[in-house]
Amino acid sequence: MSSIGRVNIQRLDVRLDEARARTDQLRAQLHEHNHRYYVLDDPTVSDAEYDLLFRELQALEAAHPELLTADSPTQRVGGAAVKAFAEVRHRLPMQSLNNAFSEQELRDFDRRVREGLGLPASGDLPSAEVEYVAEPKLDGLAVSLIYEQGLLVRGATRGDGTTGEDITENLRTIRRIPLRLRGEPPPLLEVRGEVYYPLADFRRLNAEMEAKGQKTFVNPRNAAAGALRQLDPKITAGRPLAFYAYALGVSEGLTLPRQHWQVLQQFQAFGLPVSDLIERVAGAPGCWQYYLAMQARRASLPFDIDGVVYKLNDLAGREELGSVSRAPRWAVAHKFPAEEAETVLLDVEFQIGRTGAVTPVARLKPVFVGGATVSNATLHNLDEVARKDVRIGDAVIVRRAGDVIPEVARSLPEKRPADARVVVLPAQCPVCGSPVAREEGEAVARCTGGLTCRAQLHAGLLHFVGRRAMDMEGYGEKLITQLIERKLVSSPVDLFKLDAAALAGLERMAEKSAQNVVDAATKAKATTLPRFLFALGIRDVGESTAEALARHFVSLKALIEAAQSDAPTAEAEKKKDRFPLLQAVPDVGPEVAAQLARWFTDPHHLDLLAELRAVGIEWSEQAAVVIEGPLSGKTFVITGTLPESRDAVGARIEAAGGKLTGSVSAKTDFLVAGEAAGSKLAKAEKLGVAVLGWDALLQLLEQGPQL
DNA sequence: GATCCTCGAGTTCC
DNA sequence: CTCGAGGATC
Repeated sequence: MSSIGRVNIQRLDVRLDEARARTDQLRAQLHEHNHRYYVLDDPTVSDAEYDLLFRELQALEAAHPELLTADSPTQRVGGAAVKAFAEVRHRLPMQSLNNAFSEQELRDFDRRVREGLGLPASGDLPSAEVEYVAEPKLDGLAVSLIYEQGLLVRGATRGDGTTGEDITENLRTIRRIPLRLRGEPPPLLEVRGEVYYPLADFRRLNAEMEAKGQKTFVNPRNAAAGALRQLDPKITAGRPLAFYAYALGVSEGLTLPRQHWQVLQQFQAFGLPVSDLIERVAGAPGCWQYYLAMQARRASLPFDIDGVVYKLNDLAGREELGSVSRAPRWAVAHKFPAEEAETVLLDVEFQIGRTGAVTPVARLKPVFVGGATVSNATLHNLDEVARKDVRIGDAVIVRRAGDVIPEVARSLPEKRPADARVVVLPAQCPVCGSPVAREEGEAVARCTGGLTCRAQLHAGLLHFVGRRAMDMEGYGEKLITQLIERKLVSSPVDLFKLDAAALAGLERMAEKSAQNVVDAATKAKATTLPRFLFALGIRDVGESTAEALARHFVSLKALIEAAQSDAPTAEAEKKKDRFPLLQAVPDVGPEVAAQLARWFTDPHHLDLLAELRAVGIEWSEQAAVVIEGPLSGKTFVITGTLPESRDAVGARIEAAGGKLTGSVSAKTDFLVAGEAAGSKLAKAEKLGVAVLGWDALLQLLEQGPQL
């Protein structure tokens, strides 16, 4: 060993091209050994032999820095630390999966797939089952790897599915992720997969941290997340993270196989690790068998899994099925039952939300379940409490729904102590003392105090300053509590009247932060109509309804006029015929219209609007003014199932200047009809309204109507 | 009237 | 993430 070491040192002064030849050779060898070791799990050299080759390459690269390449096996030790991760926009969104929790839900999934593909119902012939690829669902972090000309150029977290963080340097330290693909990779290949922390390594890590007196990680997933989020890749390099590839993202120049299974085989040919637990199965019965088998093997696997995933194998079929609201219709995650734990319900308290909703919250004896210690859990509403027959003092079973939000699953009445108390809805609001009312047929009870109730004001203000509403940075829960307590704020308007002097003196509020908060309020005055409408917190008006209202009415004035002139006239009129102006807005029905009419006829609210405008809140009503485009002046109605969501199609039409309405009339210019169009299509045909299919619409969007 | 889908509102822990 | 409820469709 030492003799070889000496030889290497002496070689440092050889001619450059000789060094180049040797580094190339070493890299090829090391890549091959890495692949055998980390991906195939079948090494042909000892660790010591590997080490020698590795150090020789390091020495050569140190002597000839010009020979250093980004894909060199020595470049996994971690590059320079960064201050923050850059944002990365995924070219193809990283969708989430719908969940199934039972055999029935699994069969429902299979049935929907069959319907979507136009296949007869399952059960007639065993050979007619749909083929799925079943794989274990690793409990790690989804990442996207971009390979250009076979070189790893970028790696990113999933983030919210649209935008993730650039963690290339950290991912480069993971041995199982090839820096260079083998074989003949295409010019562009995006590989998606899961980064996870192997269980044995995780236990070792926690033992070490405990020995050092440091805080341990609650579960491998958190450990993996912690390692990936290190700003200094050298720390990540010290953690033995692993990786499995499971899906193809964008690609260019790749001959697309017909089946997902073939994609996985191709991955392996490229040197990417693919789990050998992945199987092809037939129909719902095959999926179920796989689920049971994985459940049985779960405890002996070297990594954590929280369920299995089934994906339609046929890629053309996937195209046909498409996606519904961020999740593909051709795949489903079949989760293992959530971990449960027993504890004691110590008390039930009632929280007041921004609409006055009185929500019972369970105070629990802290218990460790699903990777976290739970001491609070929502009980949703009193119906729920009654249904589960939960009483204060009861032994209860707690679980983390979807492994996040804790919930009380059920009580254990057989262990009920004699002094257990039934949960009673308070007659008065625990915060302001106003009467609590529960409307006929409604599940929620509400505090009637309105904005005089501190709790409602607090929640309402938090909503108002929220990121999706007025987006006022620095206004957190603590600050708002103080502002209310000191009577500095009793309405959203007051937020814009605060000055630094008034704020100074609050807890954790020195000159600098006081000024920041005031600046944030000033900055927030320039907003948009949809944000403003959403911020007002009108019942049943969320982000999307606010958007629709702004689109339809363009100006606040027009909305107010519609809401006021729409006030109900004849009591006897059927509810659904009221508010015609408001109901002309898509997604606004009788209920939402009634809420709007009520809100905009209340003099207090009109005063509030005037004050907010007086204080300088403004938005451009121009952007929403009729867009001149190929479809200007044309009215559209959308019906049936289209390749894109209704909203997305509507947005396209409006972007081209078209107008959307909810129902077909003689004034409608075009009906866009997708699959399974119903009454609207019939009416359009009767009235002689032009009907567009998807392709015809796309053509129209491009060229405008031919006159 | 039943059913699917989407939206709104409330919530936990780190 | 969950539930409840509103809206659209069959």
